Amino acid sequence: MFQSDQFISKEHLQKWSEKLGFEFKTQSAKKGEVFLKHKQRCHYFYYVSKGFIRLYYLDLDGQEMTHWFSAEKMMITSPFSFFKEETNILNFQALEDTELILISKDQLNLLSDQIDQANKAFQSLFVEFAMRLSRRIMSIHTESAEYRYLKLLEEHPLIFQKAKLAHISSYLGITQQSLSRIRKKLVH
Amino acid sequence: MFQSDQFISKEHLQKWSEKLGFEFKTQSAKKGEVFLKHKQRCHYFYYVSKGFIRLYYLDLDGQEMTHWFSAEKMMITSPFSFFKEETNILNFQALEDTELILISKDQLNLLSDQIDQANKAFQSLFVEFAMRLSRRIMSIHTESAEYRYLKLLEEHPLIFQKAKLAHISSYLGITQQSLSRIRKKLVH
DNA sequence: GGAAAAATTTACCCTATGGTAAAAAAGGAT
DNA sequence: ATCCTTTTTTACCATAGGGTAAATTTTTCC
Repeated sequence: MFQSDQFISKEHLQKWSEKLGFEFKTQSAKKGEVFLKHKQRCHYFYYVSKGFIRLYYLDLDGQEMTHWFSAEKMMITSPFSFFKEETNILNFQALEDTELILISKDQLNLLSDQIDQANKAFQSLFVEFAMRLSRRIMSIHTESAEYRYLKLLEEHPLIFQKAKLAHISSYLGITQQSLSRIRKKLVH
Repeated sequence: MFQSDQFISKEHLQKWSEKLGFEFKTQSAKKGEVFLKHKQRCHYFYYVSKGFIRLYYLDLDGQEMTHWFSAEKMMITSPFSFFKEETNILNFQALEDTELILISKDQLNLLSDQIDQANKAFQSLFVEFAMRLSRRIMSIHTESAEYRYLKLLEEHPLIFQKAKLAHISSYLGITQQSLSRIRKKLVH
């Protein structure tokens, strides 16, 4: 679930793969498809070249909890499984027809060993990602659900075009009913 | 606020600094001292060689909200300010007499350019940190305050020796009164 | 364009946690 | 030891958001 809007483009990947003399695998997923399931090992860092992805996990009651959204040009993986030997708990679902570029662990290591620019780009990506998570915790701890909703709407309007309200409410950490109540209140 | 228990030791730092032919600056802080304040630029990645650190920010009402604790052998920084040009919002407070090793941005760049092991170590550190933050969000969204308290107590008992309850309650995202109620309930 | 399915809203009552304020306990300094 | 300060607990009432269930709206698809 790493992601970056600004550091790595499809062209970067293309150039790097040529430099190192290999091709990245690609994969496509239909709207609604869960193309990587929890308990399955996550072998790749995914670059979303087209489409929109939701990452979710199941809580103890079996409820789907959205953990992340990823739009085009962003990168995602399950760090628990890709970087560590832990069991993956994340499900990767395409919210619309999606095209992915797959970077394996070996390829990532080659990239960061051999291409200084790639190394720096991935480092930036990690830092960016950690900053977003930090901010999200701060937001949960100090801002109301209503305010968090408004902020998400303003900062990531795309999510509201692609995702169901149930996806968004679990991302915000509230029930769908609460989100509905908040929306109603704000209209009037 | 990056931290790692397992990847970077004082000996690593020592060895690396010799290899590159420079010395890291050091700094000490007395118990209670806030040695880096919000709005001040954070110029260093700090290695805690001795002591215990709390990172906190002020919410809109001016309440101190604990964002992170850092024990000996861990590393911390304000990514907002160290990696980006954003205003630092974090305060670094020593909860006991503390010794720090300071790594500047230039030094960090040299380390990751010149020493493969250091590059990999820092990358691991970023990944570890992001995983912790992710887990913390999942925990907030699916577990009760009581359960989160018990988990913190079990996984990081040291925090309960070093920090005030007000520090811990704001880290958990609840009021001190609620934490007190939870503790009372659990004793009986 | 109508039936079936899915998504969203509404209603009702409930509970965990918040806010204010005060009391009690613990810790430090002389 | 005692006074003063800080920390922690307790009490009281208020409220945001949860849980269950049903009604309504929107989407899908034949």
